[in-house]
Amino acid sequence: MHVNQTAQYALRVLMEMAKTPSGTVARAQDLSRTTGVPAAYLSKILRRLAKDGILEARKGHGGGFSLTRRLERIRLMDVLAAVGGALERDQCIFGIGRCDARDPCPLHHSWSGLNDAFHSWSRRTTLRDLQGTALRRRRARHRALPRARAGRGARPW
Amino acid sequence: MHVNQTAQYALRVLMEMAKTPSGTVARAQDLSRTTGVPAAYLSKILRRLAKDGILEARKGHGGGFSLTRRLERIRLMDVLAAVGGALERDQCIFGIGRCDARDPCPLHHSWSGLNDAFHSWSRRTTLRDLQGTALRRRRARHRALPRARAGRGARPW
DNA sequence: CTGTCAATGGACTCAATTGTCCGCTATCTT
DNA sequence: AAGATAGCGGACAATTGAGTCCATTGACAG
Repeated sequence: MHVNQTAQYALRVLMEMAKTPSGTVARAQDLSRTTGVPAAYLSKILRRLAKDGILEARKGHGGGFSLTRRLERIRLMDVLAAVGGALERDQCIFGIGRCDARDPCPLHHSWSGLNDAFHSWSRRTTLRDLQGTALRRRRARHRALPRARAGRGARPW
Repeated sequence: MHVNQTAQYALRVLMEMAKTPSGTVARAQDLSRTTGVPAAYLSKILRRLAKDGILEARKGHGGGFSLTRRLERIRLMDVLAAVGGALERDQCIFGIGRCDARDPCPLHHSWSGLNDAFHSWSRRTTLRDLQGTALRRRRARHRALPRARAGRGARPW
């Protein structure tokens, strides 16, 4: 079970952009340095995100990419859809074409449970939720605490 | 979120073999027809399953493949491991190397929850469980709509 | 207007996965 | 023993995702 590399890159970059104030313009080259995503490839990913309206692109001097909306309005699902990552919903794990609740393959029910969990999670979780977890975690580590619960916010399902 | 093609093929074929009495020997060529998996490639997959002790292979006239143990003793996890499919556990969804419970990426907790769910599911579920679902479903459909199915019972993959 | 900067998009390379081909070997039948 | 059958395994082809390269386009500064 895995999510493709491109989607991982996209999420990493967006979380990087989320660190700066809303509307901040960042160059692809800089984002490449801070995230470690190969520059030329990152450029492509950013364009796809721009095409889907998640980012705004500005050419020329002083140009770059910026988020078009607030973090709580960008769902993981939107990101995955933009980069074509991991959202083939009706695809059953057997790879059978006609497989739904009425004509299920043997794995259908077991698998679709997991699949539904993933989808509703990606639909419910926004970049803001992720930012929240990251911040809480960082602070917790600073206080040198034992483990704290991940908290309400971004629950897997 | 997806599982690779080879693993899908392996599961389809094993479920096909599960339809016949224990110990029945099936030829790769026939399994290819009934499952729709390309013959030459299926042959490779079957060999990998044999190498991992899930199938027994017999050469020559009257030869073929048969299941080595009862369905309830073959876990999905075993199958996935045999074909190298989808079991990279510690990989975080951001693709970041240093990412564990102590230094988690923003998605770590959400994702590892899903990942754990997948693993325990694949460890818990056996071919027998899948067969159970398939049978229940088939009987239910028969009772509901007693119309004959096309292609003498074979599922049109 | 011109030079510079940064995104754009197409063509290309690279690697892994998927899939094919074919000679070889083991086994069964006659 | 001979022939047919079916798995074995290595070499190879095709496809796809990942990643690079470069000429072009649009925007800003002087």
